[in-house]
Amino acid sequence: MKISTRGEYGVRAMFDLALHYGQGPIPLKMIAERQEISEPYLEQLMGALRKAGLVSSVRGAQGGYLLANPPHKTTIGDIIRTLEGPIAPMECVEPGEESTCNQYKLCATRVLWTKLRDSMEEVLDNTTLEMLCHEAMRLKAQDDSFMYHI
Amino acid sequence: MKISTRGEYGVRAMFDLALHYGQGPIPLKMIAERQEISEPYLEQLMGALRKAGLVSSVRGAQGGYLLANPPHKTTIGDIIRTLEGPIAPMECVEPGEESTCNQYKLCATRVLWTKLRDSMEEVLDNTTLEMLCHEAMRLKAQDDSFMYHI
DNA sequence: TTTAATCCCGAGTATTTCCGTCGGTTTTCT
DNA sequence: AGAAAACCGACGGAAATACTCGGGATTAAA
Repeated sequence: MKISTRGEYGVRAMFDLALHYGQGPIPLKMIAERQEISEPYLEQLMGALRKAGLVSSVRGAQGGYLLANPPHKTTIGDIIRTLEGPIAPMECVEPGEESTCNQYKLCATRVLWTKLRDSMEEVLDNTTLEMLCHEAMRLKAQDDSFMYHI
Repeated sequence: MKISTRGEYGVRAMFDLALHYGQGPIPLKMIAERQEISEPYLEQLMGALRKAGLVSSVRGAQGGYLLANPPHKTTIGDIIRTLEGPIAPMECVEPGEESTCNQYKLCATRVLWTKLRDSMEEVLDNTTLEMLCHEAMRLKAQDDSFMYHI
């Protein structure tokens, strides 16, 4: 019931790009260093995110990656689905999987998994990168004020 | 982001026991057959559920397993935690894991994972075996009435 | 009292998924 | 030209998953 490193790193990388939105292309190396992610591994993930249209890239020297859309347009759900596949606690509640289970009409547990899936999607689809940025600023301010009082 | 077969089979087995609650011990073989689960594998899972106090067992001929508590007392969360460990999309939001991440106070994504965890727990801890039984009856009735109209 | 049903337990194995590495190619700025 | 970067596909090791297996202990029933 865990999100894999693909999802985790993907979110962190996208969050990093969001924090630097509007500053031109950010080289992979920078993201990897700041987020402490293996560079060649992150490269794979960025490739997937680019193919999904979530980031765009600039090749050659001084190139790098940037968000394809402003931070409030990309949700965590977009990122997770791209890197981990459908958000679903069980195969039988993935989109377009209605008929695989032979007795899906009578399956009581399926109702449960559907509820669980919906509650997960509710959170992930309603959290944008912009919201994470705001949250980060809030935490930073809190921390600064704490330091001040010492 | 999937529940493993341990959790899935565990829920199905417990649901099976709930449907037969009050009918004395149910042999593993019955549960395995009805739920189409490998018998020796399910045995492992039942052992864990017994140690966790969710089922009790009767040894010897005519023995079997039964719910340790009435169906409305056992939640899906209880079962999943027993068989899969803490309900958490990331290690850093497992109970008692506050200090492992060196900069947890400043982590914006951690707030997100916490929200996700809470929404998952909300569903799983508020669904009981009894509710699944009622759901099953509802689906059955619906199906019967559909048959009747043909 | 024997037999058969059933739970109990721990070790072993096969498969898959995950996580990451590596080498080379192409593009573009300076 | 040279260096900085993105792009690409294949490969490999480690860990988790999903079982299997063999034997032992307990108890009801014949």
